[in-house]
Parts: sequence; structure tokens; C-alpha cells
Amino acid sequence: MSFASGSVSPLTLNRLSVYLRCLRRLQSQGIERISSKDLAGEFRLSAAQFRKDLAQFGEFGIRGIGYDLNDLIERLERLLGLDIAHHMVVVGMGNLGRALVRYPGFNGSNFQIVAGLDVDPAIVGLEIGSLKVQPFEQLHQIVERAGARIGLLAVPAPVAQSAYENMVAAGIRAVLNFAPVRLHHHATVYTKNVDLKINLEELSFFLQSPDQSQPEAL
Amino acid sequence: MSFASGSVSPLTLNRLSVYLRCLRRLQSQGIERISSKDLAGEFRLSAAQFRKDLAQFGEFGIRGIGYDLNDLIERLERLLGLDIAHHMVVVGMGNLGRALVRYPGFNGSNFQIVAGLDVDPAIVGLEIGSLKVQPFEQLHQIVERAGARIGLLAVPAPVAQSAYENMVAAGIRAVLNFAPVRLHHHATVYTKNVDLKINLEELSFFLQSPDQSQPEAL
DNA sequence: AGATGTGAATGAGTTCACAGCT
DNA sequence: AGCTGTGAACTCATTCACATCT
Repeated sequence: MSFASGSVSPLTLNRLSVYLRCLRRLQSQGIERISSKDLAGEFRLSAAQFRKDLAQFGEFGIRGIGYDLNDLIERLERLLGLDIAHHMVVVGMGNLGRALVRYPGFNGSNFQIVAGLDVDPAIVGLEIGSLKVQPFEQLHQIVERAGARIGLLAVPAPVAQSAYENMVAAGIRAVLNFAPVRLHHHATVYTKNVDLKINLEELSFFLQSPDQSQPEAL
Repeated sequence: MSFASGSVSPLTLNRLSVYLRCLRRLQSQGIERISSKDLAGEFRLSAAQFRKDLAQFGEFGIRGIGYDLNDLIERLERLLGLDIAHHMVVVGMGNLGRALVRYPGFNGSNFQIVAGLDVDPAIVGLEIGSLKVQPFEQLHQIVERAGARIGLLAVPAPVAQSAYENMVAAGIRAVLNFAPVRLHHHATVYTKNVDLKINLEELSFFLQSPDQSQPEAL
């Protein structure tokens, strides 16, 4: 593989995930081949955008025919790095951290939570799902031993920055930040925010005008 | 208020939420006035973009001086509809639904979960946080009585569409969908997806090339 | 004929740079 | 002098329309 991954837009990338999901659904229905037009019709996507998105990474279809589902799915999975297992650690085992550990969507996926950590001695040692909460001090060893590269940051806002820095120091290479904070983030660690309140505030804004509206995207 | 809210980009809107958060932080530090340049410097924002974003809604600053924090915060809150209480219902009280109900970030905010519902009789009746899980059949009455306009959809993927339609029928006006599904959504209901796996797959992609990278945005 | 892959055209979003106010 | 508010320039993203291949 050899694409300057820094040059691919997150928008494109997130759509690839959506495409993949749609394709798998069709595959599970026994379908083996589809055109961009039919795919778009089925899932309200843009056929042109589907083709343009793929075009960044090579040729995937057969002119005059369409796309072979098995082939396309496999190539998209490789493209997104879903052909290898990703070990993740959860930092902060409050309500959110626990929900993440128990999240059934990870079963049968290539994403796996290998440890949940917390600083609070009252939480350390608890059994959550199949994991025992580990003390935060052991972050470095755990990350190293488990080969974890992804960290899910689920601590309270005031301590998020400090926890983040510990994660970076421990060798974590990508972070999903659930804390409602603008992290001062390390340049070599891919850091993405998932912020519930920002989404709610967007809904709140649109609730003010009682006209129809659709965001779409993601 | 009178802006065609349909014409405001979610990008702008989400940044307004970020600005608001940053401004509150400064306010809590006793600061009363700030320039766009200083704000940008403090929180790695773009000063020009900050001004442009605000410009869509009127004039907020004083030329030669900057912005009055109290005034700006208050106006942004009104703008986003954060001056009124938002009642929310959670549909699907599995792990995620429970975490949402217990989420401490709602305390002291204008967002409040007034009910959690589930179809599973084994879950109905459970006490989660300060709520007792209600049977899904009562959705309509609960929405009506509580004046809930926002719904948090936290059911398994296969039943998400059907649950969504029930929510729309019950009078919900805006939905945050946590299920990994492309909903066929109703035109008059503002529907937004929050998708953990899509975010992880984005991280996965970038983990493949070990160069530095930053997404930024939201 | 039919669907892909792609340059060209359009549209959206961001940054620049400065006029205008305090 | 300093900072806002904003048209103009630019960059990024999406859509169109067609040449190209099966």
C-alpha cells in the first residue's frame, strides 16, 4: 500500500466506512455484484461521490458491469486497516468507560478492548464485562504488553489533558477523546474528538426553527 | 430570532459550541474581555474563522477592543437555544442507554433525560440513575407528557429503523442516532449520527502510515 | 449498451487583507 | 493604534458529463 494517508480527507474516509457497511449488508443478503447507481439508490448515497472516493485509491470496478462485492469489501477492509486486530485501552472507567468495555459491537470486529484503567482506588479491581479494572499507573506496561495502539479517553474534562499526555508517553498512537475538552494534542498521535454535547447543541439550534432539515454526513 | 437555520452549516454550528466552551472557561477564570486573536491563540482556533462564524448571526464585538465575555456567552447560548430546557428520552436501555442516563455532564446543563425506555421486559422496571426504565409502548404518552423533543436512539442496529419511526410518530423532533445504521430519516426530524466504529476506522486508517497527522475539527 | 473512472464545472468552506469603527 | 466585520482570493469538496472500457 502506498498512499500518503495524511492527504486523505476524513470526510472521504468516513464515507468509506459507510460504504463498507452498506456493502456488507448487501453481501449478507447474498448479492454478489452491484453498480454505483444501485448502491446509491439503496442507501441514499451519491453514485458519483462513491466512485470519486474510491478513485483516490485505485480502480475497483469493472466498466459496463459494476463492482464485485466480495472483492470490493476485502479491498476496502485492507485499505482501512481492518484486516489487522486493533487492541485498545480505555482510560477512565466511569459510566462511559464501562459502557465502552461492554459495547457488544466490538464482538466479532477487529477492534478489541484489552484493558480498562482508572486512577480511583474505589474503581480499580472492579470486574467490568470480562475485564478487571487496572490501576492507571500501569498504563505503560499494559500498552506495551498488549500492543495497544488505540486509546479511548473517557475521563472527566479537568484531567483529560494530563491523562492524554500519559497515554502518548505510554506509546498510544491514536486517541478517541470523549472528554468535552480541546486537547493540546501531540503531533504524532492521531487524535479525534467525540463530543456528545456538541451534537446536542446542534440539535438544539435546529429545534428553534420548526422547518424541515437534514444534516447528513457521517 | 430569525435566521434560516437550515442555511447554517453544521460545521459552523459545532464551532460555535466549541467557542462557547472556550469562552466559559475564560469567564470562569475571571476574564471579562478578549480579542479574537487572543482567543485563537489560547485554544488553537482561527481568529478569522471565529469572526466569520459570528458574522453570520450579527455583530458581537467592539472594534478596536474585542468581545465582552458575558455578553458574547449569553448571546451564543440564546443563539444555540441553550437558554431553554431540553427534555430528552433515551430509547434502548442497554449499556449505552444506561451510560447516557448516568452521564454526569448533563447535570447543570439545559439538557435533561426525562425517561429511558426499552422493549425488553427484563430491563423495564430497572432503576438506572434516578430513572425507572419504562416500557417502549408508552413512548408516545411519555414524550407528550414530558414535552420531550430530543430522542437518543441507543438500540441494536437491526431494530433502529423501526424504533426511529416510532419516535417520529410519538412527536420527537430531533434524534441523535447511536446505532451503526443509515436511517431512512423523516424530513421534518433533525437526525444526526454518532458512530463509534466509523471514528475507530478512521483512526485505523491513519495508524497504517506512521507519519504525524492531525484531523482537527469538532 | 451500460457502468466505470475522471477532467471540468460548480459549490462550500476557509483564509487573506483591509476598510471602518472605537 | 487596535480589533472587528467583510469582500475578495483561495482551497477543498461535490456534482456533472463524458470518454473509456467490457
